Amino acid sequence: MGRGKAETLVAERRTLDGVIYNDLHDRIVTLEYLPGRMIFENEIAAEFGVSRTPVRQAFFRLAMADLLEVLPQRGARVSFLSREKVRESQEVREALEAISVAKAAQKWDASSPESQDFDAEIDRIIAEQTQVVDAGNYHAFTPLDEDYHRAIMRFAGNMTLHDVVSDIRAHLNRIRYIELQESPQDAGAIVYHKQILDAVRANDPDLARQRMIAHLKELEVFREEIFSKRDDLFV
Amino acid sequence: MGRGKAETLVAERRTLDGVIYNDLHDRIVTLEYLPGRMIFENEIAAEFGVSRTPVRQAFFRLAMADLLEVLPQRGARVSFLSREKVRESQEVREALEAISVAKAAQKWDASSPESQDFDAEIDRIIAEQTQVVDAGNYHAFTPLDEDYHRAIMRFAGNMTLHDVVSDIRAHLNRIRYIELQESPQDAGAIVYHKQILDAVRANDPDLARQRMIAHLKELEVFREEIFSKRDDLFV
DNA sequence: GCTTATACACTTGTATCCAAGTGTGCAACA
DNA sequence: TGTTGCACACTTGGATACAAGTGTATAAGC
Repeated sequence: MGRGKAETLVAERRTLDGVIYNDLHDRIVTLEYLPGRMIFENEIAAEFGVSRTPVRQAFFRLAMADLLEVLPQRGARVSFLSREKVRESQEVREALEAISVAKAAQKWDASSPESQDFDAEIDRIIAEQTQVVDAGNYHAFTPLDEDYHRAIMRFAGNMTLHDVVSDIRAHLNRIRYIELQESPQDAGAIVYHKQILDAVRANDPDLARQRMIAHLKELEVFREEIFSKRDDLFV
Repeated sequence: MGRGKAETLVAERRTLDGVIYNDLHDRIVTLEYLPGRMIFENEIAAEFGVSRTPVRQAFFRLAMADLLEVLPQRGARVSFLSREKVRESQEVREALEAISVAKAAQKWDASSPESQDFDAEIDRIIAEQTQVVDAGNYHAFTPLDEDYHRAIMRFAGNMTLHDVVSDIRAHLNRIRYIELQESPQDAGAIVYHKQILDAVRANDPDLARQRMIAHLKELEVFREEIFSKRDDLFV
């Protein structure tokens, strides 16, 4: 599950299939590989200068994440988006982000070192977000958004939850990247990020949950428009 | 994700790694393979009479599900249980089962064919559960419990949610199997199952959610006891 | 006896090889 | 012209071969 990001200190195990998986994952989510495109083990193996074996592993993982469809003896197809999958993913994400932020708000204690660490980290993340949005560097926002939500889950003390959301997000991020092509605008998210944080610091789980849900629902505003405008990308 | 169970009609694609994965998955969850046990690709390959290739795939999937730890050049270790992992899994499961049953309760409409189908299926499942518990066949209950929860999620219209819970459940089921060794008792679950269903049929999402959470929390009652009694199985 | 160097058996990571299934295009034929 | 049969190029599934890392037991040296 998840790409793991491998934030480990030393002795990071770097296997070829991991490298290839991360790379292909990005290509699919950022729409460099469009839905429906066929890719082949030989092709990718040649590109990376490796044998088919690690490529096979990577394909396998991508298939499990529903980003690739392996058609036996025919090749692998980058999976299409679907309204259903997007709706289901959104529902799952909302439920998990909601309990995550509620637990964070419940746990918050300005005098505890753990809260202070969280405080420093989340402020740093928001500062970076502000910076890239000001600079109009919209492509850099998505990873920072992930950092924000991960920081909350870590503070809430449930990384299993993060791993699950991380997998789910891939399908929502693909939509996100379509939107960015159409009309880039992320400034609004930062406002929500700050408001959510205020609720956490006020030890108000219900308000935090409420604002988190509102934040996530904001992402749905343009979706119907995307569905019809880019229906070539959907099943 | 998940084992997928492959309930497809015809042309079921049955690859070797899938067979091996399912088998090993069961062995680990049912504690036939105890936490800490080392297993090796060669060993399993010989047992199934296949090469290391499909076994590797299966190991890989198990590692992603956090059921196996692959130690480079040393072998693979069946992962230990941990209080943390169990707690986190429980939290995730509660959140997802809660929205699942709430959506089901919201959707319920006695006059719709879909509701009637669901009705028939869920009654059949509960009848089977009653039967195996009456017969004292405790080992057969867990899969039927999974059927119950899956049926609700299917009716709620979110199988992504089911796939996620399915992965998460493995870690909770391992604890469950320990409990079954200590003191088998599942009759209580059926009562909850019926009460939850009543709330769904009453179109009462909040009550359904509440009862589902109570049902799931019931599973936690003996857990501390298990932790201390079988601490050889935990990290 | 105790420490240290080292050979070796055993593991996984990767590459290569063989088997079997799929779709396409061309040729034979009605 | 339209249809059918079939060879072939290309794909993935699985088996085998090779490379490289790890832990242990043994032997050498003090």
